[in-house]
Amino acid sequence: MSLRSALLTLLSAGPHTGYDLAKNFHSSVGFLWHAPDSQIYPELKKMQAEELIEGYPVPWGTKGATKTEYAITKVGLEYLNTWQGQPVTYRPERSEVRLRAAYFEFADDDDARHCLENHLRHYEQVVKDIHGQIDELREQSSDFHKQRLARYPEADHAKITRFKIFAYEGILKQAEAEIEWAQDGLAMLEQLKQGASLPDR
Amino acid sequence: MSLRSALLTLLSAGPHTGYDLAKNFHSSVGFLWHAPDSQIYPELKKMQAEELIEGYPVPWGTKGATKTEYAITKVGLEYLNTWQGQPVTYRPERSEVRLRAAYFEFADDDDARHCLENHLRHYEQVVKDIHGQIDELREQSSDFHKQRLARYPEADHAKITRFKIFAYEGILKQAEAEIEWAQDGLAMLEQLKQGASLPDR
DNA sequence: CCGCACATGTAAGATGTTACATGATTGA
DNA sequence: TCAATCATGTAACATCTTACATGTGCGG
Repeated sequence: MSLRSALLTLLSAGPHTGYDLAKNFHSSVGFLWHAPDSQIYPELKKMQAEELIEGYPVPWGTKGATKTEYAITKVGLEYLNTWQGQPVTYRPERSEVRLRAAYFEFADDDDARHCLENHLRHYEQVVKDIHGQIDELREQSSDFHKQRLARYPEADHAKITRFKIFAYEGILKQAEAEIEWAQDGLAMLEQLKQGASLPDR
Repeated sequence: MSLRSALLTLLSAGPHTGYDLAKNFHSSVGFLWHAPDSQIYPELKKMQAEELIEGYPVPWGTKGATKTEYAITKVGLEYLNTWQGQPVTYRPERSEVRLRAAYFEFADDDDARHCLENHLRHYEQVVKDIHGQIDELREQSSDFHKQRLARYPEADHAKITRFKIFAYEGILKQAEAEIEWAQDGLAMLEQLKQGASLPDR
């Protein structure tokens, strides 16, 4: 049900269309909880049926066209609070890259190396992306975030921003750990290629 | 298709029953790629149909009962090699705990703290479990691993063991990053409780 | 008037979770 | 003989992925 919570957290900043929300899943929240467009629209309908949000048509363009905007309800806000009180469910590990690394004896030398080089590149990109997100928060250049802060007294702004940065810092730490791991692995492969009979550690 | 690969890596150590394999998903490989029993048996059937493995009955107990043992085929071994050559698909982030942390403003003080304390405990347990796994490999106390090594010349043993330890070290680094993050978070919450108007960082 | 952003989905299939179900064997 | 382990699943559901599908509005 995290998709639901993610949508509600976005809507707690103010009313938005499904499209607005979907866009955010390509950046901001998307770095914490990803969801494709195809999941978002149906979920919004379900949430509306359960009165966590309400949808209403707003004019779009010059002709009589409309789009649907959704706003969080009181029930929705309560949902968020309840959600925060429930224990997190830790899903068991499922790491393709780790599984591969454990069985590199089935990989050609180049494949193993490419795997780790790619891993490195991937997480270097993550680091960049997350730094970008953190900068956006610090510089208040995110419309969503500005909108959110506007709903709270000034005294709370630092705290609310801090939470988001804290979450991103978690991803950052993860990514940095992955980068270190990949580098260690590349060193290990290099050592093995020298034919050295290396110790376990 | 990682479930498939995980099963094949296990069977590459020698023939086993579905039960043997399922047990291993509760420990060893289970720390890299988890799968519940209910996924394993059907997948084995599919893999047999595709001739990646072969199943044959072996006697079980004193009466005429039998169990099915599966052995990896040449096709299965090729599959593992091909798998290692393919690019890893990086699934987009989906972290419930991170999503929560980002929106701690909806949590009661205690709920936020409990969330992070629980996070800390969870990953401390992971660290213990993984150390246990690494010790098992170092001390050669894992039957599966002994069986695996027996299929390779002595000269390769260190390397094969090294890969597995390397994979576990990755999980270890992740877990340690999570522990740091949770500790930072608890400190942050403590600071906020003091009512200090803290800086972003 | 053309292309990109805006807007809203459906549908099929793969994968994963949870709960249930059943019987044989072995060791205490 | 009783409980734990061995052995093998099914069924229902939730979730996620991938691909497809369609039309409007707006700026250059």
